[in-house]
Amino acid sequence: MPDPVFLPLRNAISRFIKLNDADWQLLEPSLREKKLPKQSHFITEGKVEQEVGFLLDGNMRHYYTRDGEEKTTYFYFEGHFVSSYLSAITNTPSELTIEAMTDCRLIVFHYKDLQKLYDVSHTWERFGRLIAEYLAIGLEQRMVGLLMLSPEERYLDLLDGNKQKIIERIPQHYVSSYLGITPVSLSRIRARLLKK
Amino acid sequence: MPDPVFLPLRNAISRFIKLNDADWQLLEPSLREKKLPKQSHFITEGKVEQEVGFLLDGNMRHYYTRDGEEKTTYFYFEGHFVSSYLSAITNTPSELTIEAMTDCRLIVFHYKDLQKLYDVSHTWERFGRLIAEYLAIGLEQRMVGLLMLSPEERYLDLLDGNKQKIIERIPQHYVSSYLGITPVSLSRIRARLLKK
DNA sequence: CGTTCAGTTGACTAAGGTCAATTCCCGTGG
DNA sequence: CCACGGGAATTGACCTTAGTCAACTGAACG
Repeated sequence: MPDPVFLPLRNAISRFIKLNDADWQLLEPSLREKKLPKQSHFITEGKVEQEVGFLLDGNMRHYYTRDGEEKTTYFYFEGHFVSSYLSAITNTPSELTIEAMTDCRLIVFHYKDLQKLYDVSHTWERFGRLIAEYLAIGLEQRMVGLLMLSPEERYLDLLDGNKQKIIERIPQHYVSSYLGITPVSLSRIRARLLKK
Repeated sequence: MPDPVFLPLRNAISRFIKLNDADWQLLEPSLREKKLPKQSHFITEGKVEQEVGFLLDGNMRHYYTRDGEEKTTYFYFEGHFVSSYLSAITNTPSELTIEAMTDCRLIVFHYKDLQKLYDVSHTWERFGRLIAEYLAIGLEQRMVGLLMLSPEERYLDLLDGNKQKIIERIPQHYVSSYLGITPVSLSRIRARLLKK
């Protein structure tokens, strides 16, 4: 008997591949629901054992630590996957920490369980490919933005399109980190733009 | 009868997946050898029909054009794959141009031919996944460098490890573009470092 | 030899980083 | 209801570094 709690995940996966019941039943036994209170860590730096999450509710950020300073480089919103992907696929300790910015509700499974499906199911292998491609597209676009646009232009980029959520729901000092600048600079950029 | 010209490609693919003769024979009919003279384009901005290349000899760069200026963001060396990957997987016109920096010799095939193999072969689908993951890893590391390091630190990063080839073989004004700065700034950074 | 183009250097400008003070916002407790 | 505390955001002063424009040097090539 399928658990309706997991349906949002099934729908999200179905945006990538056609999923029949047999395919789904390969994954479903590995799923669990998980609640994370605000400020707790989903992934902690140094951890090897990797979980993948699907965010039902709330939002999270991930950050790298350097000289004791946290550099937030990504945000997660409901309806999206959350993981220290790089650490999972390379099976090395995570260099980043993923923190719940609000109380969060997720569906989680171990990345190893998905990897096992890669071996036995072409369909799931395809899912793995498409997820990796999707990720690569996002990273490439982000990188091009960092190389070709000024901080001001990058900020303007957040204002429209599908990235508005970041402006609307993320505290400014995290946004500045995402843009690769300090909170002070972002404040000045905003002031500069207002004068026009 | 297998063509020994294609062996280096087979070996390169074998670093990602175990490849038996049957698997290989699925791809081999799609392969061609191609020579590109210095300065010619392997991929041109706007082109949709996508080829993938495997560099046997020579090196290439890819660049985006913005305000009539070329921004070089990646270099390719022998033994590696060359493609406008993003354009190929999204099947949209390439936003970047790939140019031969020296006379080049490649093995090429149409990305569509590989995509067809994804459908019929789990092994090739896995190859597709691993390539995408490999690419994502590289992009993530590059992005983190851009967000967390200064231009000077990024330059120092090129000096050691597996990226030395870039310093040794790429003209400086392309390297500066790769680092996200102007040629003038890179020259100053180098001067600054020499004084220590 | 002269032409060309990459790389360096100088003078100046613009923009982000740093440190510190101040203001604003919000939640909590008196 | 108001006063207070704390963190976020803004603002100011100052410093550092990258961008820009232009002049110069040097090496490669015809």
